[in-house]
Amino acid sequence: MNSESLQFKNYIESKGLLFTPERQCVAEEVFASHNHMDAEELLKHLKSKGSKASRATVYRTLDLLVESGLVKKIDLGEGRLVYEHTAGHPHHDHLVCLKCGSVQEFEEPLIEQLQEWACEKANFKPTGHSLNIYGYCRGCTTGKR
Amino acid sequence: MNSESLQFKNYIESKGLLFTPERQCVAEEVFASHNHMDAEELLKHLKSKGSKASRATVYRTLDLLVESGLVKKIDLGEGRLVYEHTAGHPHHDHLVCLKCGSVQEFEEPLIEQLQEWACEKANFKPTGHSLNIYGYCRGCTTGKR
DNA sequence: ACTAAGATTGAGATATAATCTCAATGGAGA
DNA sequence: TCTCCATTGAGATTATATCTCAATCTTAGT
Repeated sequence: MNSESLQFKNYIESKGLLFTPERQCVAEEVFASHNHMDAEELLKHLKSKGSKASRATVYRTLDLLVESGLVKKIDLGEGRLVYEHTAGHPHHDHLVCLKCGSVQEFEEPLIEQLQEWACEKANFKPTGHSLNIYGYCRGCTTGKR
Repeated sequence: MNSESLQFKNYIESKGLLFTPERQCVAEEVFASHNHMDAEELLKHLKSKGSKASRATVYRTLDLLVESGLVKKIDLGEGRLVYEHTAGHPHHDHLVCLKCGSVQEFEEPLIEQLQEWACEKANFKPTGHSLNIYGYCRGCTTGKR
């Protein structure tokens, strides 16, 4: 079991819940993937690997993973909700290609700072944000893709 | 008929389409509202006012309004898709209250500039973006609401 | 005014994503 | 072992949005 799964196990057990095979299976699949993945895709992967985890369990486990802080739920807009693991990932936002659907990440600490200021000015207490830029990725503009 | 409806009429007719009573009705309802409104809410309003515009027509007309540039479709995340008219509205982003659901607008031109730079660095050709900050509005933090 | 071509409409079917229900299962502690 | 309660899967349900298609309008041409 990898380090992230172990952390998840600890989280689960610290809440007095059970680290079941189904939960482990879902968690490991999430941690193993290095792409943004949506819940239905994840379910399909698991099914094709012979796991019997049901849709309900997949969604429930994803909620637990998000709760634990090990996984982040990202709203890419256009109905795309994906998950990414947080380990070793500093905060970033997303560039979403409207042609090929690919998602790149980018960091811009100053944007975060400006957001803070905007919130102060508006007397708004921020807890999180979502910034997506839509357009065309390199491959889709150079015609090489 | 107000100026925005007139502009919409012009847009519709410039495309060789018909400015039907249904389309007028939907457009005027959108232009009359000063809040962000979602499609189902709009449909309900129209029904309660005796309009017979169907769901299909409401959605279709909203698409036309967005196409025309007079209305913008905003993805507030969490499955909330709302529409706002653009007339006299400079570009802005949104502060979404997680408690009362209210939506405030804010402007921060520098953020836009930084986004441009981030795109350049990534060889990404932006066409639009969506920035929502989630948290608690003034009323919901001071306990006055 | 008549007609043909094509735009528009509403009702309801369909699609999609996610959540909920509930009976059956199974682990943990007394 | 027994009891309690967490967990599960199958399928029902909800919510939102889009699609289908026959009926109805509009308009242009005659």
